[in-house]
Amino acid sequence: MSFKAAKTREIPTQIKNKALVTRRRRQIVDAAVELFLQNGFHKTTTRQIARAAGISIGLLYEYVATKEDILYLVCDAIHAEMNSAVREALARTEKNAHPLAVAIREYFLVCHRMSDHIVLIYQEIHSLPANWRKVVRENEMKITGLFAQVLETLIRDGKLSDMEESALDLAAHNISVLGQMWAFRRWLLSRYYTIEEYIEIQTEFILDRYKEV
Amino acid sequence: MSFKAAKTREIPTQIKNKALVTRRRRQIVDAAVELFLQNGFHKTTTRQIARAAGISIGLLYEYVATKEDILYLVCDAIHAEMNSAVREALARTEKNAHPLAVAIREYFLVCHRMSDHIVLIYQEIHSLPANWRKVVRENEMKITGLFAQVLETLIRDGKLSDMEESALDLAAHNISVLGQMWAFRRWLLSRYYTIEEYIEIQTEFILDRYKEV
DNA sequence: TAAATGTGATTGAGCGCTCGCTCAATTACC
DNA sequence: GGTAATTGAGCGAGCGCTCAATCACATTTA
Repeated sequence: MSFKAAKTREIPTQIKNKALVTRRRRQIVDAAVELFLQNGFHKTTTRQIARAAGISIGLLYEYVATKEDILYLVCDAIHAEMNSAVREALARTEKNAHPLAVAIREYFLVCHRMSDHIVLIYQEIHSLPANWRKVVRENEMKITGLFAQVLETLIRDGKLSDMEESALDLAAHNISVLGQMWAFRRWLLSRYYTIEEYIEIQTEFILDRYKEV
Repeated sequence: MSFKAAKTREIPTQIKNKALVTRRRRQIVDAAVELFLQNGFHKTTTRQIARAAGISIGLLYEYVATKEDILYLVCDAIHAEMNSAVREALARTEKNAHPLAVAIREYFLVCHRMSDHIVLIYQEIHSLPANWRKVVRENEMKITGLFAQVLETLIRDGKLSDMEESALDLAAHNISVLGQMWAFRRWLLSRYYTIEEYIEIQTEFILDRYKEV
Protein backbone atom coordinates (compact mmCIF):
# COMPACT_ATOMS: atom_id res chain seq x y z
CA MET A 1 0.00 0.00 0.00
CA SER A 2 1.34 3.43 -0.88
CA PHE A 3 0.02 6.27 1.19
CA LYS A 4 -1.15 9.70 0.23
CA ALA A 5 0.75 12.69 1.45
CA ALA A 6 -1.31 14.58 3.97
CA LYS A 7 -0.71 18.01 5.45
CA THR A 8 2.91 17.35 6.30
CA ARG A 9 3.94 20.95 6.16
CA GLU A 10 4.26 21.21 9.93
CA ILE A 11 7.38 19.05 9.99
CA PRO A 12 10.49 20.99 9.00
CA THR A 13 13.06 19.70 6.53
CA GLN A 14 16.49 20.79 5.29
CA ILE A 15 15.57 20.07 1.67
CA LYS A 16 14.46 22.94 -0.56
CA ASN A 17 12.85 21.06 -3.43
CA LYS A 18 9.26 20.54 -2.32
CA ALA A 19 8.41 17.85 -4.82
CA LEU A 20 11.41 15.92 -3.65
CA VAL A 21 10.30 16.25 -0.05
CA THR A 22 6.94 14.77 -0.96
CA ARG A 23 8.48 11.90 -2.87
CA ARG A 24 11.13 11.03 -0.32
CA ARG A 25 8.72 11.26 2.56
CA ARG A 26 6.37 8.90 0.81
CA GLN A 27 9.25 6.45 0.45
CA ILE A 28 10.01 6.87 4.14
CA VAL A 29 6.40 6.47 5.25
CA ASP A 30 5.79 3.42 3.07
CA ALA A 31 8.90 1.76 4.43
CA ALA A 32 8.12 2.71 8.01
CA VAL A 33 4.54 1.45 7.88
CA GLU A 34 5.70 -1.99 6.84
CA LEU A 35 8.38 -2.12 9.50
CA PHE A 36 6.17 -0.75 12.26
CA LEU A 37 3.49 -3.30 11.42
CA GLN A 38 6.05 -6.09 11.56
CA ASN A 39 8.11 -5.09 14.58
CA GLY A 40 6.43 -2.13 16.22
CA PHE A 41 7.76 1.37 16.57
CA HIS A 42 10.32 0.78 19.28
CA LYS A 43 11.93 -2.29 17.83
CA THR A 44 12.28 -0.64 14.45
CA THR A 45 15.57 1.13 13.89
CA THR A 46 15.98 4.38 11.98
CA ARG A 47 18.68 2.58 10.02
CA GLN A 48 16.17 -0.09 9.04
CA ILE A 49 13.73 2.54 7.86
CA ALA A 50 16.38 4.30 5.82
CA ARG A 51 17.52 1.08 4.22
CA ALA A 52 13.97 -0.03 3.41
CA ALA A 53 13.28 3.39 1.95
CA GLY A 54 16.37 3.11 -0.23
CA ILE A 55 18.21 6.09 1.23
CA SER A 56 21.03 6.61 3.67
CA ILE A 57 20.58 7.24 7.37
CA GLY A 58 22.05 10.70 6.89
CA LEU A 59 19.54 11.60 4.22
CA LEU A 60 16.67 10.33 6.33
CA TYR A 61 17.52 13.02 8.85
CA GLU A 62 17.36 15.70 6.20
CA TYR A 63 13.66 14.99 5.74
CA VAL A 64 12.83 14.39 9.36
CA ALA A 65 14.23 15.64 12.65
CA THR A 66 13.43 12.74 14.95
CA LYS A 67 12.20 9.19 14.87
CA GLU A 68 8.91 10.41 16.33
CA ASP A 69 8.48 12.60 13.25
CA ILE A 70 8.31 9.43 11.22
CA LEU A 71 5.68 7.97 13.51
CA TYR A 72 3.62 11.11 13.14
CA LEU A 73 3.88 10.96 9.36
CA VAL A 74 2.79 7.33 9.47
CA CYS A 75 -0.25 8.01 11.67
CA ASP A 76 -1.19 10.93 9.50
CA ALA A 77 -0.95 8.89 6.33
CA ILE A 78 -3.02 6.07 7.73
CA HIS A 79 -5.78 8.40 8.86
CA ALA A 80 -5.72 10.19 5.53
CA GLU A 81 -6.12 6.86 3.80
CA MET A 82 -8.99 5.82 6.04
CA ASN A 83 -10.68 9.17 5.86
CA SER A 84 -10.74 9.23 2.10
CA ALA A 85 -11.79 5.59 1.89
CA VAL A 86 -14.73 6.25 4.20
CA ARG A 87 -15.67 9.44 2.38
CA GLU A 88 -15.70 7.65 -0.93
CA ALA A 89 -17.80 4.89 0.52
CA LEU A 90 -20.28 7.32 2.02
CA ALA A 91 -20.59 9.15 -1.27
CA ARG A 92 -21.56 5.92 -2.97
CA THR A 93 -24.11 5.48 -0.19
CA GLU A 94 -26.40 8.34 -1.00
CA LYS A 95 -28.27 6.87 -3.88
CA ASN A 96 -29.03 3.74 -1.93
CA ALA A 97 -32.33 2.81 -0.35
CA HIS A 98 -30.81 1.79 2.96
CA PRO A 99 -28.02 4.31 3.46
CA LEU A 100 -27.02 3.57 7.02
CA ALA A 101 -26.61 -0.13 6.37
CA VAL A 102 -24.44 0.62 3.38
CA ALA A 103 -22.40 3.15 5.33
CA ILE A 104 -21.77 0.65 8.10
CA ARG A 105 -20.89 -2.05 5.64
CA GLU A 106 -18.40 0.07 3.75
CA TYR A 107 -16.80 1.39 6.92
CA PHE A 108 -16.46 -2.06 8.43
CA LEU A 109 -14.80 -3.25 5.25
CA VAL A 110 -12.31 -0.42 5.54
CA CYS A 111 -11.64 -1.48 9.13
CA HIS A 112 -11.17 -5.02 7.91
CA ARG A 113 -8.75 -4.01 5.21
CA MET A 114 -6.80 -1.72 7.52
CA SER A 115 -6.99 -3.76 10.71
CA ASP A 116 -3.29 -3.75 11.36
CA HIS A 117 -3.00 -0.04 10.73
CA ILE A 118 -5.80 0.78 13.14
CA VAL A 119 -4.20 -1.29 15.86
CA LEU A 120 -0.83 0.27 15.11
CA ILE A 121 -2.10 3.77 15.75
CA TYR A 122 -3.71 2.80 19.04
CA GLN A 123 -0.55 1.05 20.17
CA GLU A 124 1.97 3.70 19.26
CA ILE A 125 0.11 6.97 19.68
CA HIS A 126 1.50 7.33 23.21
CA SER A 127 5.02 7.44 21.79
CA LEU A 128 4.20 10.74 20.11
CA PRO A 129 4.83 14.15 21.67
CA ALA A 130 1.63 15.48 23.23
CA ASN A 131 0.85 18.07 20.56
CA TRP A 132 0.96 15.55 17.74
CA ARG A 133 -0.94 13.01 19.76
CA LYS A 134 -3.68 15.57 19.87
CA VAL A 135 -3.65 16.01 16.11
CA VAL A 136 -3.79 12.28 15.49
CA ARG A 137 -6.72 11.89 17.86
CA GLU A 138 -8.55 14.72 16.19
CA ASN A 139 -8.00 13.07 12.84
CA GLU A 140 -9.64 9.97 14.16
CA MET A 141 -12.57 11.97 15.47
CA LYS A 142 -13.04 13.42 12.00
CA ILE A 143 -13.86 9.93 10.81
CA THR A 144 -16.36 9.50 13.62
CA GLY A 145 -17.74 12.88 12.63
CA LEU A 146 -18.55 11.54 9.17
CA PHE A 147 -21.01 9.13 10.75
CA ALA A 148 -22.60 11.85 12.82
CA GLN A 149 -23.20 13.70 9.57
CA VAL A 150 -24.77 10.66 7.96
CA LEU A 151 -27.08 10.17 10.89
CA GLU A 152 -28.10 13.83 10.87
CA THR A 153 -28.89 13.70 7.19
CA LEU A 154 -30.98 10.59 7.62
CA ILE A 155 -32.95 12.13 10.45
CA ARG A 156 -33.51 15.33 8.52
CA ASP A 157 -34.79 13.29 5.60
CA GLY A 158 -37.12 11.45 7.92
CA LYS A 159 -35.43 8.16 7.26
CA LEU A 160 -34.41 7.66 10.87
CA SER A 161 -36.30 8.33 14.05
CA ASP A 162 -35.27 11.51 15.79
CA MET A 163 -33.02 11.41 18.83
CA GLU A 164 -31.26 13.76 21.15
CA GLU A 165 -27.96 15.24 20.06
CA SER A 166 -26.04 13.48 22.79
CA ALA A 167 -27.48 10.14 21.73
CA LEU A 168 -26.71 10.87 18.10
CA ASP A 169 -23.08 11.62 18.81
CA LEU A 170 -22.70 8.49 20.85
CA ALA A 171 -24.35 6.51 18.08
CA ALA A 172 -21.63 7.72 15.72
CA HIS A 173 -18.97 6.70 18.22
CA ASN A 174 -20.59 3.32 18.61
CA ILE A 175 -20.45 2.65 14.90
CA SER A 176 -16.80 3.73 14.79
CA VAL A 177 -15.85 1.58 17.71
CA LEU A 178 -17.76 -1.51 16.65
CA GLY A 179 -15.86 -1.33 13.38
CA GLN A 180 -12.56 -1.04 15.20
CA MET A 181 -13.59 -3.94 17.41
CA TRP A 182 -13.12 -6.15 14.39
CA ALA A 183 -9.54 -4.90 14.13
CA PHE A 184 -8.74 -5.40 17.80
CA ARG A 185 -10.39 -8.76 18.25
CA ARG A 186 -9.94 -10.19 14.84
CA TRP A 187 -7.57 -12.85 16.13
CA LEU A 188 -10.59 -14.28 17.97
CA LEU A 189 -13.65 -13.15 16.04
CA SER A 190 -12.39 -14.41 12.73
CA ARG A 191 -12.53 -17.93 14.11
CA TYR A 192 -16.28 -17.68 14.41
CA TYR A 193 -17.34 -15.10 11.86
CA THR A 194 -16.33 -13.97 8.42
CA ILE A 195 -16.23 -10.21 8.03
CA GLU A 196 -19.49 -10.48 6.10
CA GLU A 197 -21.20 -12.34 8.92
CA TYR A 198 -19.82 -9.85 11.39
CA ILE A 199 -21.19 -6.97 9.35
CA GLU A 200 -24.57 -8.63 9.07
CA ILE A 201 -25.02 -9.25 12.78
CA GLN A 202 -23.69 -5.88 13.86
CA THR A 203 -25.77 -4.05 11.28
CA GLU A 204 -28.85 -5.74 12.57
CA PHE A 205 -27.83 -4.77 16.09
CA ILE A 206 -27.34 -1.13 15.23
CA LEU A 207 -30.22 -0.68 12.82
CA ASP A 208 -32.68 -2.37 15.09
CA ARG A 209 -31.93 0.28 17.64
CA TYR A 210 -31.91 3.30 15.39
CA LYS A 211 -34.67 1.98 13.25
CA GLU A 212 -36.36 3.91 10.56
CA VAL A 213 -39.49 5.77 11.43
CA MET B 1 -3.88 0.53 44.06
CA SER B 2 -2.23 -2.69 45.19
CA PHE B 3 -2.77 -5.64 42.94
CA LYS B 4 -3.60 -9.20 43.75
CA ALA B 5 -1.11 -11.86 42.89
CA ALA B 6 -2.44 -13.96 40.07
CA LYS B 7 -1.14 -17.23 38.75
CA THR B 8 2.46 -16.09 38.52
CA ARG B 9 3.92 -19.53 38.89
CA GLU B 10 4.93 -19.69 35.26
CA ILE B 11 7.68 -17.13 35.72
CA PRO B 12 10.82 -18.64 37.28
CA THR B 13 12.73 -17.06 40.14
CA GLN B 14 16.01 -17.66 41.95
CA ILE B 15 14.40 -17.12 45.35
CA LYS B 16 13.35 -20.15 47.40
CA ASN B 17 11.03 -18.54 49.93
CA LYS B 18 7.63 -18.51 48.20
CA ALA B 19 6.00 -15.99 50.49
CA LEU B 20 8.87 -13.66 49.83
CA VAL B 21 8.43 -14.10 46.09
CA THR B 22 4.80 -13.12 46.41
CA ARG B 23 5.57 -10.08 48.51
CA ARG B 24 8.48 -8.82 46.44
CA ARG B 25 6.63 -9.35 43.20
CA ARG B 26 3.72 -7.35 44.48
CA GLN B 27 6.12 -4.54 45.31
CA ILE B 28 7.56 -4.78 41.83
CA VAL B 29 4.18 -4.85 40.10
CA ASP B 30 2.79 -1.96 42.11
CA ALA B 31 5.82 0.14 41.31
CA ALA B 32 5.81 -0.86 37.66
CA VAL B 33 2.11 -0.13 37.14
CA GLU B 34 2.57 3.42 38.35
CA LEU B 35 5.63 3.98 36.18
CA PHE B 36 4.13 2.35 33.10
CA LEU B 37 1.03 4.49 33.45
CA GLN B 38 3.13 7.61 33.73
CA ASN B 39 5.80 6.96 31.13
CA GLY B 40 4.87 3.83 29.24
CA PHE B 41 6.72 0.56 29.15
CA HIS B 42 9.60 1.54 26.91
CA LYS B 43 10.49 4.78 28.57
CA THR B 44 10.52 3.13 31.98
CA THR B 45 13.89 1.68 32.96
CA THR B 46 14.41 -1.39 35.08
CA ARG B 47 16.43 0.76 37.45
CA GLN B 48 13.46 3.05 37.98
CA ILE B 49 11.25 0.09 38.74
CA ALA B 50 13.73 -1.33 41.22
CA ARG B 51 14.13 1.98 42.97
CA ALA B 52 10.37 2.59 43.16
CA ALA B 53 9.92 -0.93 44.50
CA GLY B 54 12.53 -0.25 47.16
CA ILE B 55 14.97 -2.95 46.07
CA SER B 56 18.23 -3.01 44.16
CA ILE B 57 18.50 -3.64 40.46
CA GLY B 58 20.32 -6.86 41.19
CA LEU B 59 17.56 -8.16 43.41
CA LEU B 60 14.93 -7.26 40.84
CA TYR B 61 16.56 -9.76 38.52
CA GLU B 62 16.31 -12.48 41.14
CA TYR B 63 12.53 -12.28 40.93
CA VAL B 64 12.25 -11.73 37.24
CA ALA B 65 14.35 -12.73 34.25
CA THR B 66 13.58 -9.95 31.80
CA LYS B 67 11.86 -6.61 31.65
CA GLU B 68 9.08 -8.27 29.66
CA ASP B 69 8.44 -10.52 32.64
CA ILE B 70 7.48 -7.44 34.59
CA LEU B 71 5.11 -6.31 31.86
CA TYR B 72 3.46 -9.71 31.89
CA LEU B 73 3.04 -9.60 35.65
CA VAL B 74 1.52 -6.17 35.32
CA CYS B 75 -0.97 -7.22 32.63
CA ASP B 76 -1.88 -10.27 34.63
CA ALA B 77 -2.46 -8.26 37.79
CA ILE B 78 -4.63 -5.74 36.00
CA HIS B 79 -6.79 -8.41 34.44
CA ALA B 80 -7.06 -10.25 37.76
CA GLU B 81 -8.21 -7.02 39.36
CA MET B 82 -10.77 -6.36 36.63
CA ASN B 83 -11.97 -9.92 36.57
CA SER B 84 -12.69 -10.04 40.27
CA ALA B 85 -14.24 -6.58 40.25
CA VAL B 86 -16.60 -7.62 37.47
CA ARG B 87 -17.40 -10.94 39.15
CA GLU B 88 -18.25 -9.22 42.38
CA ALA B 89 -20.43 -6.76 40.56
CA LEU B 90 -22.24 -9.50 38.68
CA ALA B 91 -22.84 -11.39 41.89
CA ARG B 92 -24.57 -8.37 43.35
CA THR B 93 -26.63 -8.27 40.16
CA GLU B 94 -28.57 -11.45 40.59
CA LYS B 95 -31.13 -10.32 43.06
CA ASN B 96 -31.98 -7.29 41.00
CA ALA B 97 -35.06 -6.76 38.88
CA HIS B 98 -33.14 -5.49 35.87
CA PRO B 99 -29.99 -7.60 35.90
CA LEU B 100 -28.51 -6.66 32.55
CA ALA B 101 -28.74 -2.96 33.22
CA VAL B 102 -27.02 -3.43 36.56
CA ALA B 103 -24.34 -5.62 35.02
CA ILE B 104 -23.61 -3.02 32.36
CA ARG B 105 -23.55 -0.27 34.90
CA GLU B 106 -21.17 -2.03 37.23
CA TYR B 107 -18.88 -3.07 34.40
CA PHE B 108 -18.77 0.41 32.92
CA LEU B 109 -17.88 1.79 36.32
CA VAL B 110 -14.98 -0.66 36.50
CA CYS B 111 -13.87 0.52 33.06
CA HIS B 112 -14.12 4.08 34.30
CA ARG B 113 -12.08 3.38 37.38
CA MET B 114 -9.46 1.42 35.47
CA SER B 115 -9.38 3.47 32.27
CA ASP B 116 -5.66 3.98 32.27
CA HIS B 117 -4.97 0.34 33.00
CA ILE B 118 -7.16 -0.83 30.14
CA VAL B 119 -5.43 1.48 27.72
CA LEU B 120 -2.05 0.40 29.06
CA ILE B 121 -2.69 -3.24 28.24
CA TYR B 122 -3.84 -2.44 24.72
CA GLN B 123 -0.81 -0.27 24.14
CA GLU B 124 1.86 -2.54 25.49
CA ILE B 125 0.59 -6.03 24.79
CA HIS B 126 2.58 -6.15 21.57
CA SER B 127 5.79 -5.79 23.56
CA LEU B 128 5.18 -9.18 25.10
CA PRO B 129 6.54 -12.44 23.72
CA ALA B 130 3.88 -14.20 21.64
CA ASN B 131 3.04 -16.90 24.18
CA TRP B 132 2.29 -14.43 26.93
CA ARG B 133 0.45 -12.15 24.60
CA LYS B 134 -1.85 -15.08 24.03
CA VAL B 135 -2.40 -15.58 27.76
CA VAL B 136 -3.17 -11.90 28.31
CA ARG B 137 -5.67 -11.90 25.45
CA GLU B 138 -7.35 -14.98 26.82
CA ASN B 139 -7.62 -13.31 30.21
CA GLU B 140 -9.43 -10.45 28.58
CA MET B 141 -11.77 -12.83 26.82
CA LYS B 142 -12.64 -14.38 30.16
CA ILE B 143 -14.13 -11.05 31.17
CA THR B 144 -16.14 -10.95 27.96
CA GLY B 145 -17.17 -14.50 28.74
CA LEU B 146 -18.76 -13.34 31.98
CA PHE B 147 -21.21 -11.28 29.97
CA ALA B 148 -22.02 -14.16 27.69
CA GLN B 149 -22.91 -16.13 30.82
CA VAL B 150 -25.14 -13.37 32.10
CA LEU B 151 -26.96 -13.17 28.80
CA GLU B 152 -27.43 -16.93 28.69
CA THR B 153 -28.86 -16.98 32.17
CA LEU B 154 -31.25 -14.19 31.36
CA ILE B 155 -32.46 -15.94 28.26
CA ARG B 156 -32.88 -19.22 30.09
CA ASP B 157 -34.93 -17.44 32.73
CA GLY B 158 -37.07 -15.92 30.02
CA LYS B 159 -36.00 -12.42 30.94
CA LEU B 160 -34.45 -11.75 27.57
CA SER B 161 -35.65 -12.62 24.10
CA ASP B 162 -33.91 -15.61 22.62
CA MET B 163 -31.20 -15.15 20.01
CA GLU B 164 -28.76 -17.20 18.02
CA GLU B 165 -25.51 -18.20 19.70
CA SER B 166 -23.42 -16.15 17.30
CA ALA B 167 -25.50 -13.07 18.06
CA LEU B 168 -25.27 -13.71 21.79
CA ASP B 169 -21.50 -13.94 21.72
CA LEU B 170 -21.22 -10.76 19.73
CA ALA B 171 -23.59 -9.06 22.15
CA ALA B 172 -21.18 -9.92 24.95
CA HIS B 173 -18.29 -8.50 22.94
CA ASN B 174 -20.28 -5.36 22.24
CA ILE B 175 -20.88 -4.72 25.91
CA SER B 176 -17.19 -5.27 26.66
CA VAL B 177 -16.07 -2.97 23.91
CA LEU B 178 -18.55 -0.21 24.60
CA GLY B 179 -17.23 -0.17 28.15
CA GLN B 180 -13.66 0.03 26.93
CA MET B 181 -14.69 2.78 24.53
CA TRP B 182 -15.07 5.00 27.56
CA ALA B 183 -11.46 4.27 28.46
CA PHE B 184 -10.11 4.93 24.99
CA ARG B 185 -12.11 8.02 24.19
CA ARG B 186 -12.47 9.47 27.64
CA TRP B 187 -10.32 12.44 26.71
CA LEU B 188 -13.14 13.45 24.36
CA LEU B 189 -16.31 11.88 25.76
CA SER B 190 -15.83 13.27 29.24
CA ARG B 191 -16.23 16.76 27.79
CA TYR B 192 -19.80 15.97 26.86
CA TYR B 193 -20.91 13.23 29.21
CA THR B 194 -20.35 12.22 32.79
CA ILE B 195 -19.78 8.52 33.25
CA GLU B 196 -23.33 8.28 34.57
CA GLU B 197 -24.78 9.90 31.47
CA TYR B 198 -22.65 7.68 29.32
CA ILE B 199 -23.92 4.60 31.12
CA GLU B 200 -27.50 5.76 30.80
CA ILE B 201 -27.38 6.36 27.07
CA GLN B 202 -25.41 3.23 26.28
CA THR B 203 -27.63 1.09 28.47
CA GLU B 204 -30.65 2.34 26.64
CA PHE B 205 -28.91 1.59 23.37
CA ILE B 206 -28.06 -1.96 24.36
CA LEU B 207 -31.22 -2.84 26.24
CA ASP B 208 -33.48 -1.50 23.56
CA ARG B 209 -31.92 -3.99 21.23
CA TYR B 210 -31.85 -7.00 23.51
CA LYS B 211 -35.07 -6.12 25.14
CA GLU B 212 -36.93 -8.32 27.52
CA VAL B 213 -39.59 -10.54 26.14
C1' DT C 1 33.31 25.34 -25.53
C1' DA C 2 35.64 24.19 -21.57
C1' DA C 3 36.64 25.27 -17.05
C1' DA C 4 35.47 27.21 -12.67
C1' DT C 5 32.16 28.12 -9.18
C1' DG C 6 28.23 27.46 -6.30
C1' DT C 7 24.38 25.12 -4.38
C1' DG C 8 21.63 21.60 -2.99
C1' DA C 9 21.40 16.52 -2.24
C1' DT C 10 23.52 12.50 -0.44
C1' DT C 11 26.67 9.40 2.11
C1' DG C 12 28.10 6.58 6.19
C1' DA C 13 31.62 6.21 9.75
C1' DG C 14 31.39 7.30 14.23
C1' DC C 15 30.04 9.86 18.70
C1' DG C 16 27.87 9.73 22.94
C1' DC C 17 24.82 7.83 25.75
C1' DT C 18 21.42 4.75 27.56
C1' DC C 19 19.81 0.63 29.25
C1' DG C 20 19.09 -4.33 30.10
C1' DC C 21 21.39 -7.45 32.58
C1' DT C 22 25.44 -9.89 35.34
C1' DC C 23 28.26 -11.36 39.04
C1' DA C 24 31.69 -11.00 42.68
C1' DA C 25 31.20 -9.45 47.11
C1' DT C 26 28.51 -8.61 51.28
C1' DT C 27 24.91 -9.14 54.64
C1' DA C 28 21.24 -11.56 57.35
C1' DC C 29 19.76 -15.33 59.55
C1' DC C 30 19.47 -19.99 61.22
C1' DG D 1 29.49 -22.27 59.26
C1' DG D 2 26.37 -22.57 55.70
C1' DT D 3 22.55 -21.09 53.00
C1' DA D 4 19.61 -17.72 51.16
C1' DA D 5 18.94 -12.90 50.12
C1' DT D 6 20.77 -8.64 48.67
C1' DT D 7 23.83 -5.06 46.69
C1' DG D 8 25.50 -1.97 42.89
C1' DA D 9 29.52 -1.10 39.98
C1' DG D 10 30.24 -2.29 35.56
C1' DC D 11 29.89 -4.75 30.93
C1' DG D 12 28.66 -4.67 26.28
C1' DA D 13 25.56 -3.94 22.78
C1' DG D 14 22.47 -1.04 20.40
C1' DC D 15 20.63 3.05 18.79
C1' DG D 16 19.38 7.95 17.68
C1' DC D 17 21.58 11.36 15.52
C1' DT D 18 25.67 14.32 13.50
C1' DC D 19 28.85 16.19 10.34
C1' DA D 20 32.85 16.40 7.35
C1' DA D 21 33.30 14.83 2.91
C1' DT D 22 31.52 13.76 -1.65
C1' DC D 23 28.55 13.87 -5.56
C1' DA D 24 25.30 15.87 -9.10
C1' DC D 25 24.26 19.38 -11.66
C1' DA D 26 23.11 24.02 -12.90
C1' DT D 27 25.15 28.62 -13.61
C1' DT D 28 28.75 31.71 -14.46
C1' DT D 29 33.18 32.93 -16.30
C1' DA D 30 37.10 33.14 -19.44
